[in-house]
Amino acid sequence: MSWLIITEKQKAAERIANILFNDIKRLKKGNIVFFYSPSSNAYVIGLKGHIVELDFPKEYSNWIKTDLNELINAKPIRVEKEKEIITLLKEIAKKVEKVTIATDYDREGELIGLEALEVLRGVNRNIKFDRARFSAITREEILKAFSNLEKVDFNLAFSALARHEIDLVWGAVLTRLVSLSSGRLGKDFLSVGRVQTPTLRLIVEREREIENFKPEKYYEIFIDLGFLARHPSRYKDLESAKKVLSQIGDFATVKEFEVKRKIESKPIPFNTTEFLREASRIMSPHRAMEIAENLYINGYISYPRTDNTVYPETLDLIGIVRSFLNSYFSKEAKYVLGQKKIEPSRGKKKTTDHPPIHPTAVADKGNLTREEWAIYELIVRRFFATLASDAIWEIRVAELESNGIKFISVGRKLVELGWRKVYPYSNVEEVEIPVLKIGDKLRIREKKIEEKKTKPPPRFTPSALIKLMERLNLGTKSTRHEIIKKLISRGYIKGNPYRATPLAFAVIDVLKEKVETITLPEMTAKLEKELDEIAEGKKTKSEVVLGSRKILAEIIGRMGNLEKLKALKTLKSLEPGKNEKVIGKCPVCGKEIAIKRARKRFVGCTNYPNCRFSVPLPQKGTIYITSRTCEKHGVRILKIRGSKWAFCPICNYENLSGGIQAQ
DNA sequence: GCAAGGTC
Repeated sequence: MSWLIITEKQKAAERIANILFNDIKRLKKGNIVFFYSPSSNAYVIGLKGHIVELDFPKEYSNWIKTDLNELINAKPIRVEKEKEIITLLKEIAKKVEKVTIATDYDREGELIGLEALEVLRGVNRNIKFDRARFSAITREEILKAFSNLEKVDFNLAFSALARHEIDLVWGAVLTRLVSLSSGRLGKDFLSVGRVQTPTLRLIVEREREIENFKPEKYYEIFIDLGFLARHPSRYKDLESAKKVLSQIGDFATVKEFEVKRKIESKPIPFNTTEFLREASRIMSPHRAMEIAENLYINGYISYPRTDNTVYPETLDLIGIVRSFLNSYFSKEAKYVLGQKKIEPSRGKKKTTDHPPIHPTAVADKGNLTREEWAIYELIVRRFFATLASDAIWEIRVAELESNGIKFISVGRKLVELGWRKVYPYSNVEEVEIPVLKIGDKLRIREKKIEEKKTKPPPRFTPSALIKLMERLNLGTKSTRHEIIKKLISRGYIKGNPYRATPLAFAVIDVLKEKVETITLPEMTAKLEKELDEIAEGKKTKSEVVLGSRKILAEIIGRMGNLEKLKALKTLKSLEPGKNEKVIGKCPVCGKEIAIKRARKRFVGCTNYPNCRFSVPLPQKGTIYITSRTCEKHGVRILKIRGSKWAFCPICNYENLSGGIQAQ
């Protein structure tokens, strides 16, 4: 019997073809590579995820002319997205009697399969179809799935379709409403969505907390004994601190002294979230994901979209380490292999879709771009780190007293580097204090009061935001970084850590007042519940979608106009331009400064022309921004590709104008 | 030009 197998992605098609058949031929049509077994007369075709896309019909495409109430009830159509694949499917459909859907075993996977099936059935009404369900592409799992073929789960696919429709209708209607109200059309439009808007609200509310934060002064008392010791209380007024200070004598006596060992566990294997968190030390999550994709396609790393933080037993961890023995990482590989015992770390999440992200081939530094190498190196080093031993710190805790006033001092020293030997991405901050004996009397060299301030909560770093989105179930591992990028390109957030702009404040405030539901993660939670009901057959897709449309129609009906957004039309944006990269704060006005280009390349203030701060940059060579910051100016250190020279552009300018040649 | 979700 002639047979077709459909998978969700190219890589899966290749692997499944090779597991099921032993006479696989690669065929090519246009840019599409697919597989054929002559002996079994079977084709295996990999899709590229969804091959069709939901959209509104053309008659609704004019934002100004379309009545939003009509748009709410408009029926979305499916638009062909992957035309080459669709053409190929139509051609093969005529040749085969049966198709097996072997897409990923999840909600979207079921719909992706159904999309392909509908294309096939459009050409060949009589085609038979079934479904292979597996949760890992291993020989065992695949053979098991193909000997127990099941039915396509239409309800599950419909639940995914409901999600698509609801997201489109709510997103499009509210996006247009907000954009029309503010008069921001064309490339300046403002967007709203089930995932992006709650995410933005989090950033806006954090920004507001920071704005409203009133720092409070407090005072702490320290004594210098050759090392520092701190009095455990904080004082709100200087007078009481001074009073305590005056009671301190000339000596302090050791009352307690303890030496402890503290284990700092090796890191867990990389899933997408963990990977993006760590990579965001080096570059934006979106860029990191793009590069990981690329490394994956070129065979250097495993599939970068995974939730799994536990290596499967079938993965030859030691073999992979060995492959690095004669590489750039030979020292690290030798270290890992030289340990008495090698035991991989494991995270909490164990899934079987894909293994944690790990290297799959040894790369040559010369074959990769600088950014690709940085990501590859991170993944290789992380992989080694998960197989290394724990790091061990020695902690010394001293409790002291002088005239009845208590002091405490804590020292920490890294005694065993362990995984830190191969994974040097975080700083080691050691504090040295001597070994003491109870009863020791130490001379107090200095006593002092330090004025401190309470700090506002921090802005979200890329890593913190991704982590929070994950916790709130906003977006998926594959989309979170794209959602953040969207918020940046809409002008809603900027900088690193992320800061909400006035645009974001205005939009979130209006939405909170008029359609609070779209600003809350609960909308996703509620939707998920309804989707489950569709999948279980308790509700129909049209019932759920209709209900959702009704709610939206009610909201739109009582929303009135969004007058407040009118002011946004002329809101001058202080956002850096598309190709400008922010590197820190302006020493003159406090706004952001960025690498800019006019006739020449330079660093200038994003508040130009209100602020005219600028310093020159070298004109030759690719400049890149390191993760380090200049201590004096708080500006990121820059480097020129191919040169070891690292510099703060402001320091460099000061040196140049002071007559000192940099280089 | 709209959303979010797959994948390249």
